[in-house]
Parts: sequence; structure tokens; C-alpha cells
Amino acid sequence: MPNSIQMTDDLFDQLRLELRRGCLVMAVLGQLRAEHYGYTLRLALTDLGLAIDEGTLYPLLRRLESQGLLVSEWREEAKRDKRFYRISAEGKRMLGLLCVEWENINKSLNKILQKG
Amino acid sequence: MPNSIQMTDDLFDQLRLELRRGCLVMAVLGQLRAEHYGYTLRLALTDLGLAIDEGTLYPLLRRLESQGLLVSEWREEAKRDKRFYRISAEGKRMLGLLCVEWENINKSLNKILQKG
DNA sequence: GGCACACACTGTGTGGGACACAGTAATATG
DNA sequence: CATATTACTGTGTCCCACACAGTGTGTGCC
Repeated sequence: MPNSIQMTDDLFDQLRLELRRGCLVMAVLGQLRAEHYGYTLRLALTDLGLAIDEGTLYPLLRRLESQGLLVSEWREEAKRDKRFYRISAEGKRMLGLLCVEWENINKSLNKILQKG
Repeated sequence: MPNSIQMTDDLFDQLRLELRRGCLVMAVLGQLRAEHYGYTLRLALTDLGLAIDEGTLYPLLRRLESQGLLVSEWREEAKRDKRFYRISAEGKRMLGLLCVEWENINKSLNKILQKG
């Protein structure tokens, strides 16, 4: 039988990712109320305790832009071309809706968990 | 061009589901500190504001059991065979870890969102 | 001036899992 | 005896995060 603690830890990593998945969208939208490009956005999120892989963040940004929640612009800064993102009006509306939903989920979870 | 509000709403549904996805595991584990079978568990979660489709809940229960976080037992009650689930020791440990992670995510999100 | 390292983004493959939809079957209810 | 409720199972599809692997450009150091 494999090591039980190790199994738990692998499983925990997986569930933790699952838990963070949906929150990343909110975090990115919230952070992009101020303009950022991918790299600094990633650093900022890491700083805030929401580390995210490059291979996850960049596709996420493109996806959110294709969904109309972000707008972007190629621009040179410090002798480098960078893609600057910021939230769109649609994105702001969506972020508001998601915040409400987030609070509801929190209330539900607290109700469930405090009983134990 | 399709109706913009409708698009936002469809998109919101999708993002809302994404947001709830990871939380469902916590809700189910938390709720199953008391024994339930699928149907009443689903009713209880719906009552708490975390409605979940049958086709999502039942596979989730089987998955969590296969991961060792739940234990189950076929038993007759009210002239029906039902599969009763409850949390395992491993599941309790995992739930504790997830709660900590959940709090951390909440802190991070609050930091991001309050700034606006 | 060449070498390592940080910066900034792109591309592909894979696998997990929610959901829609459909089915099975037994027990109330009228 | 027909319909609704209870209770669970099965299949197919689609999305998306992640791992991994590139591509190319500054900057600092010796």
C-alpha cells in the first residue's frame, strides 16, 4: 500500500487547485481594474498569495479578452513590446455579479461548516 | 450581433459554475460529517443555496469515496435500499486543510477587491 | 563580447470532471 | 392504474488548468 500521507498530500494539491480555479477569474478581473501586463500581473498575484503558472495565466487572459471581459493593447515600454490588459465595462459588471455569488457561497459554506 | 446582456448572462452562468465547482467538495465533506444519502444530501445543499445537479452530485460522491474521503454503506430504510455516505478520518483531515486554504483565498481576494 | 539570467509571451498535449441527457426501478398518491 | 416522487446509474461532450517545451529580447557581469 502506498504511503497514505503522501496520497493525502497529492490529493490535497489537486483539490486546492480545484478550489482556486474559479477564484482566479475574480482575482484577475479585480487586479486588472488597474492596467497590467502578464508578467507584472503574475508577480502581483503571487505576492497576494495566489500564485499562478505562466501557462495558466496567459491563456486565461486571452480567454477573458475573447469573452469581452478584458481589453488589451500592444504597447512599447522600457524598450519592450508588451500586451497591456485592463478590465472592460462588461468585465466590471461581471465582476460585480461574481462578487455577489462569492458572498453567497461563503455564507452557505459557513453555515455548513460551523455546525461541526 | 447577439444580445449583449444575454451573452453576459450565459457567461455569468458559466463563471458561476466554475466558482462553485471547488467549493462543492468542501460543502459535501462538511455536510457528511452527519450521515446522508444522495437524495437528502442534495435537498440539504439546495436548501443551503448550493443547488447541485443529480448528475454532478452522484459522480462526485463516488469519486470522493474512491479517493478515500468518504465511506458508504448500502442499507435499507423506509423499504428502500439507499447508499448512505459519511466522511472518513482522511476526509476530515482533508476538510481541515481545505478550510485553511479557503480562508487564505478569501484573504487574498478581499485584498484585491477592496482596493477598488 | 559572450554568457547567464530575468523578462514576456506562445504553443501543444493530456487528463479530469461538470454538465446535459437519458435511462432504470421502486414506492407513494390520487 | 397512471402519475409523481424517490433514488441511483450511465454515456457523451466540452471546457480548461496544468505540465512541458519552446521563442526571442533586454540587462548585468566578468
